[in-house]
Amino acid sequence: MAASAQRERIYTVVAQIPPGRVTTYGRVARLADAPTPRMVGSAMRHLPEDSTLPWHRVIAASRRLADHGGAERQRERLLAEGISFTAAGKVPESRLWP
DNA sequence: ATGCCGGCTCAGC
DNA sequence: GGCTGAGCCGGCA
Repeated sequence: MAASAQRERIYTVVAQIPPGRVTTYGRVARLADAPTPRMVGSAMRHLPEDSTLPWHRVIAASRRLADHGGAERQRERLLAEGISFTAAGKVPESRLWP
């Protein structure tokens, strides 16, 4: 399979995440049949600014926001969707999208 | 074509 | 629960 096709599949999966829900890089990787979770992060990093993809709904397996430049932005977007954070900055497990 | 850098994860302390 | 090291594979310079 072509590598670019994998990114498309990743994008497709991410697009399926319903508002108010989040999922992890690992989950996306599994669903998109990506070789490794890193590819998901890589795919996200290459997203254009004007992308409508809900990248903010993808978090780390620890249920915290991944460490990247837009983490602040991501946190706000999630809050806007009604996602609550624990004192430790983690997302409740019940918010995870299967 | 080669090398270095990632929006990670898991196992082990 | 938190830190560290290693593995992993695709982009991009």
